[in-house]
This record gives sequence, C-alpha cells and structure tokens, in this order.
Amino acid sequence: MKSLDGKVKKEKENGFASPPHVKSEPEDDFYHSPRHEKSLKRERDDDNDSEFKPKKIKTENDKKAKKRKPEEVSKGHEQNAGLCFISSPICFGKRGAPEELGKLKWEEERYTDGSKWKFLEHKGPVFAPPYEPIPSNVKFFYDGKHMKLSPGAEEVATFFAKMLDHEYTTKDIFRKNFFKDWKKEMTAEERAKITDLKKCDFTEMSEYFKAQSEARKAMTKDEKLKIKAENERLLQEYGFCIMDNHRERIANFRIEPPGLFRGRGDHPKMGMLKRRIRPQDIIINCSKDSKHPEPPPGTKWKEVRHDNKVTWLVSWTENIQGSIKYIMLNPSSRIKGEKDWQKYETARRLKKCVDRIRTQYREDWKSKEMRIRQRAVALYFIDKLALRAGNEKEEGETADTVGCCSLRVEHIKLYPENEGLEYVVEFDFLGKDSIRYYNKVPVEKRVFKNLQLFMENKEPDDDLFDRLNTSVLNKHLQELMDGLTAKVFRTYNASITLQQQLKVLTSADENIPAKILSYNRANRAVAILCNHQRAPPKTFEKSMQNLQAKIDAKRDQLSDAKRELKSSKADAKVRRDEKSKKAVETKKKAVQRIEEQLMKLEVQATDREENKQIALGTSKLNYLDPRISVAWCKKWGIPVEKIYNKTQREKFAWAIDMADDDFEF
DNA sequence: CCTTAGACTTAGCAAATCACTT
DNA sequence: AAGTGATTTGCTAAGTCTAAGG
Repeated sequence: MKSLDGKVKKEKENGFASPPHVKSEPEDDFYHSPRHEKSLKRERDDDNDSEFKPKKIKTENDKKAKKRKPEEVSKGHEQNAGLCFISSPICFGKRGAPEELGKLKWEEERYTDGSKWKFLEHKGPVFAPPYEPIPSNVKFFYDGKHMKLSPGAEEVATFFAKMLDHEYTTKDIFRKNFFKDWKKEMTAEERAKITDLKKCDFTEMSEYFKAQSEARKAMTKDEKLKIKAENERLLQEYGFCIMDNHRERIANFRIEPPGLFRGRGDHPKMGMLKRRIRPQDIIINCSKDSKHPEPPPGTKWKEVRHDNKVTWLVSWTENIQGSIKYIMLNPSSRIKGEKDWQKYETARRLKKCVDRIRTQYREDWKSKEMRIRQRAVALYFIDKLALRAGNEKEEGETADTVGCCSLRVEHIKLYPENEGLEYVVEFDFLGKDSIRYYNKVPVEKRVFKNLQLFMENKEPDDDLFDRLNTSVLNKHLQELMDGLTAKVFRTYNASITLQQQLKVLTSADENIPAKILSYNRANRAVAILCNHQRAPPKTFEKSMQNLQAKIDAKRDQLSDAKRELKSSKADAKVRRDEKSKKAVETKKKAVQRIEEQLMKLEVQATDREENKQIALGTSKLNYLDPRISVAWCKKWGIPVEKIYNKTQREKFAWAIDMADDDFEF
C-alpha cells in the first residue's frame, strides 16, 4: 500500500527525471545561503559542516559593517519578536541592556575548534521527590497474611502496585525481573519469607494510589493553582540556563524518578528496577567562570567538569543498560536550532547529488564484489523505502528489532510474481520501538536477483547483508558526499516528498480548512513513507461517532436555514420593503455560514479517519524542513499557527523568520 | 582494524492541560 | 461547575553516528 501509492508519486519528483533545482539564490558547493542571506549569510553561510568552516566567523567589525542593511529593515524582519534566535535577557528575567542582549542568536559567534559554548551556567537538576511511605493502614499481604515491609522493599513494591492494571505485570519476564530486583531491596528476613511473587497481594496499595489520584483530580481550584505556581517557580529557577549570553530553556531538568523499567516491545529487561539517582551519581558540566550549581545540603556531586566540547549540562549513568543520560537544552535553543538547520542543509546538499548517487548504486548492483552489491542494494532500500541504517545490537540486552543493515533473511520474502507485479519483495520486521514494518514492493530485476543471491544457503536468522554494516555503509556515503550518512536519506526523502505533495495537493481555489487538509495529507504521505505509526486512540470510534453526529446536526441546521431563506425570499417578493430585503440578506449569510461550518466538519472527519493509525508529529518535528511549511503558509496566506502550535513555532523560529514564500528545499 | 563509550536525534505513549459542552 | 474529548507537553526509551580505546 505504502509503496504503491506513496511511492509512485514520489519518484516523479524525486527520481532521475527531475532536474536539479536552480534557485534564485546563488549556490555554490559549500555554502548555502539561507534566506535573508544578506543579513545572515556572512556568519552562517557555513551552515553545513563545521569541519569546513572558516575560522570563527564574526568579528566586531564584520558585524557592524554588515549589520542590517536598510532594505532589510524595510522588510521589517528584525523587528519581529519571533525572529529566530532572539536572546532573552540574560539576567533571569531582569531587563538587561536590551540593545546588546536583543540580538539574534544567529549573529553570535560560531566556533571552529569544536567548542559548543564559552559560558555556561545553570542550577543543576531537580531530583525526584523522596519516597513517601504509605500509611500503615494500607497493607501488603503475603500468602494471605499481612506483612509490614521495610521502607526499601515497600518502595519497590509500590512501583509494582502502581502498574497492576497494566498488562505487562502479567508477563513472565517482567515478573521475573521485577522479583529478582525487588528481593535485592528486601531485608534478609523479608527475603527469606517472600519467595513467590504469586503469593504477593498488592491490591490495597494499588487501591490506595488510585484513590490518591482521584483525590488529586478532586482538589479545589485553589490547591491546584498553588501547585501550578510551585511548578512555575521550579521552572523559573531550574528550567533555564545561561549559555553564551542567552537565557535558554532546558529540555528536561528533572531527574528521572525511580521505577520499574518498561522497554518497548519484547524487552528482555522489562520489570527491572530503575534505581533512584542521587547527587553522587551526577556529573555537572558548566563553565569554570560560572556560578556552579550546589548539590543538596549534605551531598556531593560525582564530578563537576568544564567540557565545552559538549552541549549537556548534567549527566548520569542509568542502571538498566548502563548508558548515559543527559540534561540538555530545549529545541528552541540556539544550539539545537542551529544543528537542526544544519541537518536540513545537509539534506539539501544531498538533493543536488542524489541523481549521481542513484546512478552509482545501480551500477554497483552489477559489481563483482559481494560487499559492494550488498552495499548498493541496502542503499537502494534506504533511499527508496526510507529505512533506518540498522546498527547491530547486543543480543539479550534489547528487544529484537532491525533496520536496513541488520535485516535478516527471515525478514523478507521474494515473489518473482505477485498480484500481477514482477519481482516483489515483502518486508516484515520490527523496527525502532518494535513498530512493525510491513510492505510489499516491486523492485528492479537486478535487485531481486541480488537478493536471491544474498539469501542462498542461509538460515532464516542469518544476516541478509553479511558483508555490510552501518559503519561500512556510512564510510562509503561519506565519500560520496561530505556529511552524508544513512539517515540523511530519510530527511531528504521526507522533505522532498512534503514539498512535492504540497505542490500536487494544494489547489488555489480551496478555502483554508481544505488547504490545511491538503497539508495534512502531504504530511501523512511522509509519515507513511517513514512508517510513523501510532496505536489508534482508545476513544477513536466514539470520537468519530460524535463528529458524525455533529455533521448530521449541522446538515439539519442547514436545511432549516435554507427553508427559512426560501420563505423570507417569498416574503420579500410580496412585501417589497427594505426590512424584508434585509431579512433575506441575513438569511443568506446564515446559510453560507452554516455551509462553511459543515464543510469544515466534513473535512475534519476525513482528516481524522485518514489519520487513525498514523502519527504526523514525528515527521513534522524531525524530518520536514520547516521552511517548506512556512513557505507554503506564506504562499497561500495561511497563518503559520494553523500548522505549528506554540512549541513548534518556538522550535522552528529560525525557519519562520528565514523562509519566504519562494523557498525551495 | 574492531569494539565500546559517548553524545545527540528520533520515537510513541501517557499525563496534563485546554477548549468546549452541558 | 463539571464533564468530556482534543491537543499539548512531558517523559524517557531507542535509535544513529562519531570518537576513543585497545
């Protein structure tokens, strides 16, 4: 389904036939000018790859000299409060010298030595609230008998109790892992007594927590307001940092609370205890000349370091996989925004050479060398189907999922002929987050023959591409284009598909809701390409019914209004006075209004239906060059708020300012 | 070379909040 | 004012890719 329909359209734009774009902007091989290059370019023309950047671009002189030219001023961009990387005044909300502090984040210096910042100050993390023992009347029973647990064991028991309604507490692996870790927290006596999870009765605990959450919902307005205010205070104190003259929002300043690990899909570690993070687990990163965050009284940080080659503020090692977790900045920050921009610029560079690369991998299908053929077929999949690279994973540590390079023989089936099509490959595997990828695609004969060859004499659980891994592939890609890696294809294909679909689907004479439906459909085409799925919302059927009821009601209302219009017309014909004429006009207006409302509802229903199992958010946030959307909005006079909500506008502030209606990806 | 650690992006789900009815 | 469904935000797992280490 996906390939047959999404694909056909895509390849028109995307395929070999399409000539490279010639844009109005000057382009050369290394420097891509963003919009408004006049003002931004000189420091940002390097956009792409830091390796190739000239030394720190800005100088004071430079800056002054090239500062906004009058013509830009007349364009009014820089006034715009939404202008991309506006810095906030640094002094935590105090007004500083507005002139100095109000400049664009983009106009700040870049670094060429790999540094990410010069100055970094923050307040450190917010720890999870300490464990609050449950009241003594809430009992735990073992083998039918009440048992008072030690605080440590009790805390872990509450984690389990809170999940009781969840299906996974019934899963063997979950229970086994939980029980093992729980026992570690028990006292020797408890351990001796509690030997069988089946005999544990957590229901009172579970009921208690349910009651608690009910109570929370039932709180008075005042109490809720109080909590809100406290959260806001915490946000203001810990939710921001200062990085190079800007007060930036932090993405996740709260440390993850302890609990039971639940991986996605069939995870071998599900149910394990995720331990509480303490100050002595925490590494703080900030600049030497900043005011260092203080650990809570009586505690110490594991380390305070000053590494400006990285962007994180806080890190700790998590105990399930032993991986490192970080506190980093919000997507609205300069450091994230620039990186995002750079990502899309890399994808745009791929656009310029993708024809060449495609020609080459097709050539490579014929190579004498097995590894080259495998590489070429894998790359074809990555390009055509937007598959992920597929790093190898350690067996037994994670759920069994794959990407392109880690596909196994069992994940594909070959049909020389299927449903009237030749050389069909059927894919069926679990990808990231254990989301199923299922697709049947006709491929070139050569690809098909190669796949047969790769599968010869192999077991189902053997690697399909046994001479290939992501590192080999990426090394090759790096030679084809600077900065090229497997994931760039996903970004490129996603963005080019959006642009192309918007062109195809938007019709000038439609109203705004209809245009937005078109936008969503274009977005949807991308989500399907990238296999961004979601579980159908639990309330989906019901909500569809409600909407249908609304539509029916609106239809009735419309026919009523039409009838009234008719009678008032008749009335006006008889009376021929001003008043009744006016009445006709009013009724006409009413009919029009209702028609519009009806249309809007119908569009909404269509949109929702089509979206049942598809998640648009991921592609919108991570794969679609926001400048395409912004340009589309400008071109059709659609307010950008219709496409991006507040958070999204903050994240894409750079694009909102930068892109004009003629932006071409 | 190969493996592992580290840093950073991408991902879907659930809780919180918002907007709208009743 | 409360209830309800839709939307937004928060959370954190699970990827990608590079660099360091052996």
